[in-house]
Amino acid sequence: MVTISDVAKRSGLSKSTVSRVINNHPYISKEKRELVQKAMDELGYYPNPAARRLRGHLKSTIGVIVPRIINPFFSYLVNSIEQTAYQNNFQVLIFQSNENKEKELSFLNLLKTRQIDGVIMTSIENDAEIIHSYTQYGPILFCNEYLNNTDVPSIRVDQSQGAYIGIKHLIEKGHTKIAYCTGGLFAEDGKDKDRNQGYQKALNEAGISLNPNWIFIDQHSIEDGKSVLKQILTMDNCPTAIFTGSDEVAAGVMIEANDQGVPIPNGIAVIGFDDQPLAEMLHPKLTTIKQPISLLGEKAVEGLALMMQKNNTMPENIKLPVELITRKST
Amino acid sequence: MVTISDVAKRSGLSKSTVSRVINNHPYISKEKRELVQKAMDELGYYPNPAARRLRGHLKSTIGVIVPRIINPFFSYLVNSIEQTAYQNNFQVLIFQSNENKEKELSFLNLLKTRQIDGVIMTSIENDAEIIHSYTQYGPILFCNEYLNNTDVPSIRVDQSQGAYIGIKHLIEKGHTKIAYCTGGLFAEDGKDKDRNQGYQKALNEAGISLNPNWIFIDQHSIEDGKSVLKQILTMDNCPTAIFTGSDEVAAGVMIEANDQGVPIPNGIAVIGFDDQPLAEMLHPKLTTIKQPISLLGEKAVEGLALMMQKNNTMPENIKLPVELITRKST
DNA sequence: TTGTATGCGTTATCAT
DNA sequence: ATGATAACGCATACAA
Repeated sequence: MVTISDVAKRSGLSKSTVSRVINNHPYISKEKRELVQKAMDELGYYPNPAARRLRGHLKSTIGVIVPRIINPFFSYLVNSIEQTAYQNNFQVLIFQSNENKEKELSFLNLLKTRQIDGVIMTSIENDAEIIHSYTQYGPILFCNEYLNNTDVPSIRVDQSQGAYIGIKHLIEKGHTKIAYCTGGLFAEDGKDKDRNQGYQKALNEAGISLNPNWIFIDQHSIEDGKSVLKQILTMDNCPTAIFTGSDEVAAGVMIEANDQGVPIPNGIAVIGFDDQPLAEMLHPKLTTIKQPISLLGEKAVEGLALMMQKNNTMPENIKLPVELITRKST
Repeated sequence: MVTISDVAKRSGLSKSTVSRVINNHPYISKEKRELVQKAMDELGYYPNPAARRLRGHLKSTIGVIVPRIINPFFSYLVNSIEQTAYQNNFQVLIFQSNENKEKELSFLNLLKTRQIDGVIMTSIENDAEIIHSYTQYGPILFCNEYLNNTDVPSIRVDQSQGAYIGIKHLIEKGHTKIAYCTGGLFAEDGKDKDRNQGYQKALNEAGISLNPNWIFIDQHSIEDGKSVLKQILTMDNCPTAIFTGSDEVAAGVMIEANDQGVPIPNGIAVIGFDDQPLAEMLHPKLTTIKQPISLLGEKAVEGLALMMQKNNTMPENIKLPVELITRKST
């Protein structure tokens, strides 16, 4: 391995001078600078990041926690984060929490040991106090999530608005009996709560009262969606539209509807959330709420980079706008 | 930050002794060992990985190069790699080459600077000699790819067998006019070539001659699949079945067939490759070749771990078996 | 503008 | 079985 000493010898200068060239210090003569450059090129020198990190001044690795990378929403998010990180000369350490508290903590601990210099959390398993206690070891930024009563900054999508425009769209299509699926438990904090508020707001504005029988909590997968439609078909008073909260659940609903011979949108209207590629593959094509995933990833990396530069600077909390994509399922 | 010196002071022993305890050296009295343990616990001590790395003995980070993480095949593969790495106390640095030579090289360079201790390459952009030259800086393992005339080890799926059983299945269904899509260029090396061989073997065994008009190269996306079906429909002598080489391309073919009113499998039979979740969402459900993705990831991490332990030990090249999943599209 | 000396936290070598 | 010390590669305070 070629070190700074080798470069020093080769150029006939001292280690300090070489170091100054590497770090773009002022007050170096052009002459020596070129000498050093030449020696570095000839030797194929690269600074040793471990040494720099030990010395205390390297910040190059950001950690990303996702619940599961196979969820397309998160693989698109990671895609954007990785691209942006690359442009900013950061490395990305990836980590799946699998919705597991301890696994999440074990990753956060990399902050303690300085294996990562900052963390983007796209999901939250542990309690606010615990997460917050880790901010003493390095910057943490929430992406697509947030925690109340915490000064941990967050970059996210306006979920409330997303649910609002989705439900409103269904109402404008003449629906008043609207089922609602959420990934959360309807009571807790975070992004699911925001959606619930948008849902209720749209209902209120139209003077429609909420029917608790039509609320399905903790729905995530295609299988969940199938099950939702099955349950609905057994009801006496049956909703005519479903807000699914995710394209996967919507897909499940539609697949089951197909199997049961229920026409879409006339038998039942379906609206998704995300606008994944799959939305265009369903029959009929899925109306859905599009989230600006790429932008989400960019803003997250930029925000974290800011926090890593000057540890005190918190970026603004950002809420990105969503968009209704009208297709054939409503 | 609490260091080994702090622990030494607190326990009334020397740094050396503390270090020995940390590294499970023999020849330490139970008594002192417990003293050190106690001090470490009380202080909340963690060894500094940067220092260990600098000193030369930390190997904890593996790099993974994927072409694009949003491709479900690779997000499933990364999922498996991450899980296995976690179990083995490795961190995973993720990197997308975007099929770009220079980006790939920029990541391989992390091996030079010891930011990663080994690399799993799930795609190959640069020439064999270039890739090979990087093996002097650290272990490299191919996963789902390989290079001829190289001693870089490889964990992969038996692609030849995959194409073979797929084509054979179509032949058994009575088809003799079988179109063939490949992600590669039909001539080059690597996994696509293996598939081509399986394709030709199945044809040969059935005494069917290959029709060059029915070979579609460089096909990857849903859009590509749509285009393939359109082209086929314009042909005078029209194939009755398509081997697509990927579930995405198959999906494109089927979506277009639906739009054009071509029945599946009677108008045209379609077979995919991968067995992604999407295969079960299509109408009719897609017959496809299932790849053991999880196993692929596990074996890759285990193989690389072996190489990282003793730099000389090359794991065996492994070819994992594939499986035909028969559904309704054939 | 450049060089010398020191320390970051750890482990290996050499004593004891 | 334990301790003192040097060294890993780099960047900085201080000197010159």
